[in-house]
Amino acid sequence: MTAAARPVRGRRASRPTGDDREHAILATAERLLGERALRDISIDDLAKGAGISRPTFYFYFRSKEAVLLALLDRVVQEADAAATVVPDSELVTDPPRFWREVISAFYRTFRDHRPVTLAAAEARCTNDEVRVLWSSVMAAWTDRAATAIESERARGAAPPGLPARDLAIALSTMNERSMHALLAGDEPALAESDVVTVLHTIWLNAIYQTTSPAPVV
Amino acid sequence: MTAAARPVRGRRASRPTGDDREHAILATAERLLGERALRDISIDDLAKGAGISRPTFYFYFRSKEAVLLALLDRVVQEADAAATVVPDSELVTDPPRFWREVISAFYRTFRDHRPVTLAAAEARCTNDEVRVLWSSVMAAWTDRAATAIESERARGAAPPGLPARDLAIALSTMNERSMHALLAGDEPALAESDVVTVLHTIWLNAIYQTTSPAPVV
DNA sequence: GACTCAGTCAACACGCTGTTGATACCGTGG
DNA sequence: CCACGGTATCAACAGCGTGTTGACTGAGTC
Repeated sequence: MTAAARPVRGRRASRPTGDDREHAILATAERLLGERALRDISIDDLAKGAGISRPTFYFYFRSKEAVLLALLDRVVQEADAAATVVPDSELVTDPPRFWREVISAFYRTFRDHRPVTLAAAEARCTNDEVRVLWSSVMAAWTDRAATAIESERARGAAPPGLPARDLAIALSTMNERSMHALLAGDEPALAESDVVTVLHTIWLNAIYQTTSPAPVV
Repeated sequence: MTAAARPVRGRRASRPTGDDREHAILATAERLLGERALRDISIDDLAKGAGISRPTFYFYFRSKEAVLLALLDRVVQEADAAATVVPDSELVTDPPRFWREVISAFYRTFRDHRPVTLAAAEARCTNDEVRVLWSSVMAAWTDRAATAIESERARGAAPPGLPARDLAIALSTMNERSMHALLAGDEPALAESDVVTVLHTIWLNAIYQTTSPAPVV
């Protein structure tokens, strides 16, 4: 299908541009990840799917993990955005709601991008860049939680106890693994309908030693 | 479950017995896993290390993952044994101690076999048998915890709340991931010196809504 | 019209996996 | 003591996936 006559001075060439190709590779990767794991997708599969040859793939990406990294980056930004939508101010007006909404935001984002999330979790084992990116997500989330716990203690809503940071780390890793187990269909795992509630309740007990902490008075 | 009916060889066999070879392969695998990941160990490495050729390796194991499975099996049994040493009766005489000791037993076992543990965690992504074995460890641990929580509720030591099983699942996954993150050197992770204390405290708060539940009266 | 340069790919080199078929070893029963 | 059958062994082969090389194309530039 040769492209119809295009303005000679237009930026479109008779063959697809580099951007088109890059997008085609990303789209192919996302589609194939819905069917099978990254390790079962060859670079040739990605190249063929994007209508190019294998060597040409290397012109656009260093490896298939680099493709995943690009996909993951988008998801991570979405998760970040979703979590940031919940205002810190809600922590004082309705603490349980604050925690529930942040936990829920993360869960929804990763659930909505299940293939990429699962592929990333697996690639984290083998790829440094994926590990670092994931690490930064966890660090950001942990930092925010630690800060929030400290401010709750400062205003007297939460009792003193374990270092806030330790609490935040342990609870964050709980969320990470619980959500992953559910998405991956591991056994044993929480039910889709309960994850957020269960995790939320454990967070409240860990932070406040009660499931109904008081808002600011 | 291995070689039950292997003929007893004469003391002066001219070449090593099959058992010797099998052990040599396992020992080589354990040694190499201390240096690098399973994916960076070729079957030839294992064969060479055991003083045999690659095809001969296949006479003993179906794949390198099968070797890991054998190693993991030993660790899993050790963890099981370590956890079972803590008597259920301790749950009524000294609840915090019961939970701490069980959590600690798991941690110590897997820490003491770090290379195998980390390799198993990675292989779980790609290998069904490893996944199933690991799954069974988590299931056993979760079941025991769920039962214990229910009995604490029955005797009035723990308040009602989330389904005991959901609580057990979430807390177990927290332990799994927290311990793994520490062993793998992930960021962020708890410090070696604090893991058990932090996890223990969160368990107590989640189960009892206090860190000092009463023993039986 | 010569020159660039992004873009493209056939063909190669390499490393790892898993299999085949031939062979050596050794205990056992005739 | 010999030949038979299971155990054990490996050279050689077949196949797949990766990453690289070097040559080619065609659109824009001077």
